[in-house]
Amino acid sequence: MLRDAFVKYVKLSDAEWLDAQKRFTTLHFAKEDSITREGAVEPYFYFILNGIHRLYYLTPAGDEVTLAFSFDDNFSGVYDSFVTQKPSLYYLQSLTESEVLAISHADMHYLFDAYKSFERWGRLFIQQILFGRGKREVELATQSAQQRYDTFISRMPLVLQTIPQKYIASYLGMTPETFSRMRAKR
Amino acid sequence: MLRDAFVKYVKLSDAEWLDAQKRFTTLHFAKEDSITREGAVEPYFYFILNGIHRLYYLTPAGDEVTLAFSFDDNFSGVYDSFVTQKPSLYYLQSLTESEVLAISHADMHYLFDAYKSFERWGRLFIQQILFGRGKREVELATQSAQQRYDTFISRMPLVLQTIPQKYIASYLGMTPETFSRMRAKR
DNA sequence: TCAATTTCTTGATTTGTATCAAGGTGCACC
DNA sequence: GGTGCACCTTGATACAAATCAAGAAATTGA
Repeated sequence: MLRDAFVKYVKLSDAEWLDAQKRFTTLHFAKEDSITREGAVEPYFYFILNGIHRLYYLTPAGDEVTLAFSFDDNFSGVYDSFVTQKPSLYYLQSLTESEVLAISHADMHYLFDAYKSFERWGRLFIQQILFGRGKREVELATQSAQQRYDTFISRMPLVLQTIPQKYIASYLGMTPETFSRMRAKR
Repeated sequence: MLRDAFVKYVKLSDAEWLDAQKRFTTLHFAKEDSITREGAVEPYFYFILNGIHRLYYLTPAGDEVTLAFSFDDNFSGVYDSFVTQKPSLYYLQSLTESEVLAISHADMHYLFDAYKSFERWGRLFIQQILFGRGKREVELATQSAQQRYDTFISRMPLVLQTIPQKYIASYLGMTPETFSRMRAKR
């Protein structure tokens, strides 16, 4: 639930919550829909009601590299482009059908300007993203392909059924072939 | 200059600046000094007046992996541990002699609580860290050792004289031997 | 329901970088 | 002002994972 996602980091008065709530609109994406394309400016920040999103970029050679997946009850979006309002370096895609709550850049900034609690929420939210990325960076740098596979599977075993393996492979920094081999072992 | 580092992201009134300024104390570190050790709680956040800091962690195998260098007129510190006040997963070291301005966790939080501008500064500052880390992640994932070496050298050529190569090597995700070979080519 | 694509698997080969091993260089400290 | 130790270089070898190449399985869509 959206309110919980805010309250996780800050207290909100009912007035604050109401003012925020009314600025979100429900959007719907079909399976495989591209939400944000490279070069586009991200107009919204999203909260996923249900569905799975994938954030990725293209290498100069044209290969896709997956940076993150987002699931139900979490935020999603091309954060860089959303906050800077500059063309995105990344793609955002709805892997499954998904329903989201979307807030525009102007409205988000209104909340930041109007309420200290949202400004703080913004700081703590992005902090958490940074910590998560840091953890992933360490794992990519220090673990073997097999270890990365094992860690991922033990952490989110159910995901294997929902997300095509090639995407998970690129998220784990390996080719689909290697992923398949790690999978075969045990 | 410290004030500029804040003003880069937010406007500060003279009163705000004075209240902030008096909460920083000058500290001095010798060459090779360990500032924060793994397992310690980071008490301060630092602004480097002069000198170079290195942030790193140890792999299970005992190898050091450098995450970042910080230079004059930039902030430094084990951000994770500083904001969470939990034991650090990282080490912070003063590579050269260095002089810093340090602010305690309590004082930093006082500024966040007391002034909206500092709260916003915190959000924008950490945002910038995140963008930088993202860029590095992409480069580590998509470029060869030679490319990473070339990019680094073209970006900060003077650093080669100041920082031992083994640290740069680990920052670039390669062994000292590989670094030396990349260096030899051209 | 079947044909067409796409995804996944498995095998053979290549490749970039790590590892192991010595020797060279230079700086710090007695 | 040498000598010892850490750092850097260079070479030989090893290895993990990428690439190349088919075939099998699954998904899509007409």
